[in-house]
Amino acid sequence: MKNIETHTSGSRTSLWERPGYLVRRLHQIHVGIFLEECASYKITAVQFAVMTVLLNRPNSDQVTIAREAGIDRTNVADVLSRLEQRNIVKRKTSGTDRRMRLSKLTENGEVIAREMETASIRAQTRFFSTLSKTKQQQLLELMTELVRANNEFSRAPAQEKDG
Amino acid sequence: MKNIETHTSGSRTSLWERPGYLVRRLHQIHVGIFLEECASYKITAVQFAVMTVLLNRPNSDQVTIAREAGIDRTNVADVLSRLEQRNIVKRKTSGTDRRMRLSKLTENGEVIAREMETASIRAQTRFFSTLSKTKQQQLLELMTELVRANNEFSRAPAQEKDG
DNA sequence: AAATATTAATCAGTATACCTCCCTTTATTA
DNA sequence: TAATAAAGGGAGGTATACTGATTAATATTT
Repeated sequence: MKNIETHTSGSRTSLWERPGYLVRRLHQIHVGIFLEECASYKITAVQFAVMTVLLNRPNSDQVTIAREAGIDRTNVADVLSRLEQRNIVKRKTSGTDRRMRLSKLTENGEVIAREMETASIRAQTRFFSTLSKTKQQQLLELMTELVRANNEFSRAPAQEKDG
Repeated sequence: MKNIETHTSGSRTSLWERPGYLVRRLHQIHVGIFLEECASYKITAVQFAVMTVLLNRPNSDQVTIAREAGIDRTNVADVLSRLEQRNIVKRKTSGTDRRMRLSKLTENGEVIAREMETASIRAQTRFFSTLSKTKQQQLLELMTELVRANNEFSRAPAQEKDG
């Protein structure tokens, strides 16, 4: 590995030393790999996150889905409506609270979600594969700690409790 | 802290065990903190990344900016045109290669960029502050290693060479 | 019960972030 | 020189992610 510090003329403002920049790049990279592995399904990482939530908790309302998947509540509505158009998700108004719209996977959606698990694991593996097993575990733990500690700083903080 | 594994009924598909999910959440969280710290400037993290590149390398073409900042080249054009509208960036056609549009900060933009460094450092510090110094360093190193190793997998890989 | 507050969802608007297709300009090559 | 390839840029489209406001339904308080 070449020494990375030289890459922007040694400026003290080098982007490479900034956690925020690194996090943004890692996110871009993971999305890219995920889309490659899941190209045949035409499902994005965020859509798959929503589908996974619905696999675990059918008939969730949109606020719950947002919390579980770590997605903004207004975005969840967009994602669900696109998934609904493609016959992957069904939505209905709750009988007990008519404000809520409960979502669940269609049979088609459930098949896709389960099939995609393999592709998803392949993406995660590729993403992490250049690190040693030890470092992979370290990084996973550090990221988890940081996400949990900072959970309140985004609009749709993920749920931590059991359901 | 409660045990995190239980949060989606112990499903093996828990999002919390996926690097991709954690990276997406970290990205959201950092953007949120950055926007809070830099609220008075109305500049986003990506815009600031572009401004930092232009601070280090005035009169860059858009492809170079994209590589340096780790942003897609079509996105760079959008970001620059918004910054241009706000008198933060000037663009001109290159004299030697009329395909290129060279960008540089205006005087106004340069002032803002330098002032924002403090706010930016505050954001990075807050983002990382819940981890011990040792863990901060570990995480930074692991993320750097992972970004460098995966650099080729995204459309706008950041430059590693010196300029 | 009526007024108030809260909650779920939606809508409009802005900004990233990426794609594909197409044009112009430059560089290369037959 | 003419044809071709390569590079920078722009237009148009999709999807994520957020702010702020609004609407409808439920909860709470007076």
